[in-house]
Amino acid sequence: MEESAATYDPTRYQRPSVTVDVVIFTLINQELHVLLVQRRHWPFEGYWAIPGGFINMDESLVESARRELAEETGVRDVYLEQLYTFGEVGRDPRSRVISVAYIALISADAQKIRASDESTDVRWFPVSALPEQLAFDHDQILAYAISRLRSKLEYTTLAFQLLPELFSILELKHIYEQILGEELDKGNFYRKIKESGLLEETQLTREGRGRPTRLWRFRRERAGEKQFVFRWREDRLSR
Amino acid sequence: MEESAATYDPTRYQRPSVTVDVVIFTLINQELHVLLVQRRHWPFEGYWAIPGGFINMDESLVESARRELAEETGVRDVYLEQLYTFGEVGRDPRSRVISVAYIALISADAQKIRASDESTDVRWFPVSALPEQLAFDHDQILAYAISRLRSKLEYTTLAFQLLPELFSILELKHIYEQILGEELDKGNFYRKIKESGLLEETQLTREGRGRPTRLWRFRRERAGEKQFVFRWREDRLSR
DNA sequence: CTATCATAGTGTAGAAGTAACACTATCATG
DNA sequence: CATGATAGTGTTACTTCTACACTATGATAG
Repeated sequence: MEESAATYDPTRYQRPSVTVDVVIFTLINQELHVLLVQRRHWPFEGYWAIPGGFINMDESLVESARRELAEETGVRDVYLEQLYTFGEVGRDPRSRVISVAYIALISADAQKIRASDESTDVRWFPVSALPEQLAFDHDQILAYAISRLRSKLEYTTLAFQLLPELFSILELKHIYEQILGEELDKGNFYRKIKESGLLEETQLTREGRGRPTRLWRFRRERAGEKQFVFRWREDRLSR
Repeated sequence: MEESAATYDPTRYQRPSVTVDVVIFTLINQELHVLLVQRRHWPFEGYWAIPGGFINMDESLVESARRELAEETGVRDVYLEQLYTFGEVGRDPRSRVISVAYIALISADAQKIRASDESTDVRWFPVSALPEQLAFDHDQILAYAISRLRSKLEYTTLAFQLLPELFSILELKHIYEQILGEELDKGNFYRKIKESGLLEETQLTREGRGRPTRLWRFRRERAGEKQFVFRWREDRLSR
C-alpha cells in the first residue's frame, strides 16, 4: 500500500486469489459441533472441508463471511470473528490462494433455520469426532479455531452466542465444559456467573424430572463492560 | 477454495491486491516507539503510514512481512506475529486492497543495524506522540496493534523480544509499564518474574549511580512451556 | 575511611479470590 | 408422604495478590 504511484501498476501485478473460510460452531444436544462440507471435485475430491469461497470485489471480508454463512446454513445475525489469515504458497494446488478464516457461533435455537443440512455433502461433526484428514490445510485452521475458542472463553462473553435466548445456568456450565474439555464445579460456577452481573433472571422455569430450572437471559448491554468474566487457574487452562 | 473445478476460472475472476503491512515496535530510551514512513505520492501524499507492500506470488505472508521489515529497517530474525486482516472495500482509493497486518518487535540492541532511519521519510515515533492522522485506515491498524500488544503482554513472553540480550529486572518492569501505561509494584514484579523461571541469572552487573544491577538473560527454551506468566487483576487490565 | 545517597532487591500481613465438598431446596412421581 | 432427581447455597482451608516497609550494596563526597 505504500508503493508509489510510479511503481504501482494493477494490470501488471500478479494477484493471488482471496477466499473467506468460515468455521461454524454450534451446540447440538449440548455438544459442540462444526459444520463441514464434502468436496465433489479435484483437488481433495471427497474430503471434508471448511465452507468458504472467493470474495466479491464489492464486499468486505466480514460481509463475505456473512454471505458464505447464509449460503451454507441459511442463518443470519450471528456472532462472527476473524480468526487468522492463512497464506502459505502451496496450500492450494490450483493457484496461489490466501484464505481469511472466520469463526461463527450459532445459537442452538437458530439451527432450525439451517438449510443444506440434509444434503449428503454438508454435515455437522462433533468436535470430538472429526474426519481423519480435511482438505487443504483445513485441519490446521480447524485446530486453531478450537484453540482460539477455548482461550477466548476465559475472558470474553462469547459462550453466550451459542445459547438460545433463554437458558439455565447449568446449560451454560455445560457449554464451558464442552469447550474447555473439563469438568467445572457447580457451586463455584453458580457464584461466578451470578456475581458477574451478566445474566438477567426471568420468572420462567422449565420443568423436568427434578426441581424446575430457573431460566436466564444474557444481558447483551453488559457484555462490553465486563470483559474478564472467568479466570480459571493457570493449570486449568494449560490443559 | 471450495469452488468446484467447473466454476473456478482464474482468468475471469477479478482479484483484489494483497499487501502486508508491518507495525514495527521497539524501545528507544526505555520508551515504546513505532516506525512510520512518509508517503511521497497520491493517495495520502505527505501522510505517515505503516510500512508495507504487495506480496510476491512465491512468498508466504510471513516471508513477505520479513522482507518488508528487512527493506525498511535492515533488521532480521525478529519476532513477528500476524495481527489482523483489513479488507474494507474503500480503504484504498486506487483499487480493492486487502492488507494483512503484522506486528514486529525489535530488540533494543538491534537498532544499530537499521538503515533508513536517517532519511526524512522514515521515522520512529513514540506511541505517546503519534502523528494526528495516518494514511488509509492505518490509525485503526496501529491502535489495534497497540491494544493487542497490551493484552498479550499479560499472558505471553512477548515483552522480552523488545529487550537486548542482557537486561535488568527493572528494565523489564519498565517495558511492562510502557506498554500497559501504568505503574507496577517493584517488589511484586521481582517476585513474579523470578518465580516464573523465565530468566537466567548471569554473573554480570552494570554499574550506575547506586547499587549495581544484576543482569539477566531470557531463557528462550522456557518461553513455550510457560504461557501464562503475568496475571494482573481485572481492573488493572481493563484500564 | 565513613556518612550519605541512590538504586537494587526482600519480607510480610491483610485482603481477596479459588477449590472442594457438604449441605439445603423444590418439584414430579408412585 | 416418601423417594428420587435435579437445582441451587454455604463454608472452610488454601492460594495468590497488593501494598508498603524494610534491608543490601556500591559510588561519591567530605
